[in-house]
Amino acid sequence: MAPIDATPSFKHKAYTALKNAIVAMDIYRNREDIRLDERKLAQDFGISRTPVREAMAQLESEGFVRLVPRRGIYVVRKTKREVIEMITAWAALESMAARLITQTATVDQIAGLRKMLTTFEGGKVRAHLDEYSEVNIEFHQSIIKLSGNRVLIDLAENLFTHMRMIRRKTIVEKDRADRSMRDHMNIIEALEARSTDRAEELVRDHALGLADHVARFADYLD
Amino acid sequence: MAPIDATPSFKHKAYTALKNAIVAMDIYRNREDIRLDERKLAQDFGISRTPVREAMAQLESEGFVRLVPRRGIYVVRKTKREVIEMITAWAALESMAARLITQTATVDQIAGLRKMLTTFEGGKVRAHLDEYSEVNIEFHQSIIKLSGNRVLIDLAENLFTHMRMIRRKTIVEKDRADRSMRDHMNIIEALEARSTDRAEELVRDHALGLADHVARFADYLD
DNA sequence: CTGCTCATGCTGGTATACAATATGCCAGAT
DNA sequence: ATCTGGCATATTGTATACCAGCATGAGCAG
Repeated sequence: MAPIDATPSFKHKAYTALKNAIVAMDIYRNREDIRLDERKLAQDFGISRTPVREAMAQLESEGFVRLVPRRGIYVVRKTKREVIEMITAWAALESMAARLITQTATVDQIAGLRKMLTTFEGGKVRAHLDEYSEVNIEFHQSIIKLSGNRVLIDLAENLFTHMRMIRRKTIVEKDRADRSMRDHMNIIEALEARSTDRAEELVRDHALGLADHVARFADYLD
Repeated sequence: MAPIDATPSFKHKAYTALKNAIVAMDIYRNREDIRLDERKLAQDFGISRTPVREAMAQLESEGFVRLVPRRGIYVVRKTKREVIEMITAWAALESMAARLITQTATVDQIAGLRKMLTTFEGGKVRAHLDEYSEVNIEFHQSIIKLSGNRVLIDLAENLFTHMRMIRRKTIVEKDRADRSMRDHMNIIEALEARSTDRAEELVRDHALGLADHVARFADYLD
């Protein structure tokens, strides 16, 4: 872990501020392109254009904005195909994480996952239960983190952030939510049983199932 | 009409130039930290510091350099643990790619893989055959590309670039090279047979085998 | 000879000025 | 009325000037 930098550079502060702003934008609600103004943002943040530009460059390489020369900076709206590709990549990363967990995680760590899940299940959060809900994403993110593999964690982080951006538009019927819940429980049990191959398979199929669902029903994308 | 952008920005040109320079540096040969001087590089390229800095920022987010405030810019040398983590992540991505290939690739595409492999096998390149050789990396990169999944391709690209940086230090005994060759052939056959699970397993175990090999014998890292 | 202090210089971080280019408006010709 | 050409403007790309902090080492005190 990075030792806390007591003096976050303006660039880094601009980066997090912009990322939060973009994620909170609910970009998939309306279809008009959203353009960001370097100079206005710099003024709002009370800094110069330079750190804003450097933050933008990073956000571009992470797929959040697109810098069009002499035209402007536009927030990226992922196509349906791209969303499916991201979920597929996520399936690859998380299923590998599941393998690693069966081999290296402590019982307490896996118990933490179960606790998170039961708390979720019992709660009234069932109301706005959708597949991209914050709790749901946190559960999957926890699996990745338990792998202890920094590369997996970092790669998945960006994918999850993109997921957060489209979760609002994804309302899932109750049948699918219940199945998702059962999948999660099965995953936990496979992890507890240290069944490497089975855990991998369950995690992978769970994610790929979502990809397939998006492919069939997420016509609001594009 | 070709909408070709004939004017790559200085920033982009500096980025590729720097990346090539860093990859060609053979950073793992000696143990001294290698520092890069913004101002000198800008002069060498005949441009100002700004595009160099923006390129550096991107290279930092990709894990190639580390920007230390008021100290300098240092080329990153991956630790043994980090290399293993990268190979593990690569295993996750490529095994998923193998799954996708069995489902969507054309016979011609898979035939291309086999051709690449036999050409390699028959050639005299066997001399300096090592697990990180350019041809070897290209083979695995081709598998990822055949998946047709842009996200997988992009994520793996960075990992492969890092692999290229350490390939020179990795001399592998002949036994392992032969086994690697057999693995490759088995992978091709599984892909041709459209055996989804088997192809995934073979690709994954091949990569994880390399990770294990590095864990046991790559003491020159660290 | 040894240890400490402080001035100086080098470094990346930031701000700002300048250059290049895409776009839209408007005048004038057809 | 419509089209065309150019100019004004807006916006990013690039260069440069300035700032702040740390490392270094010279020089002095002991």
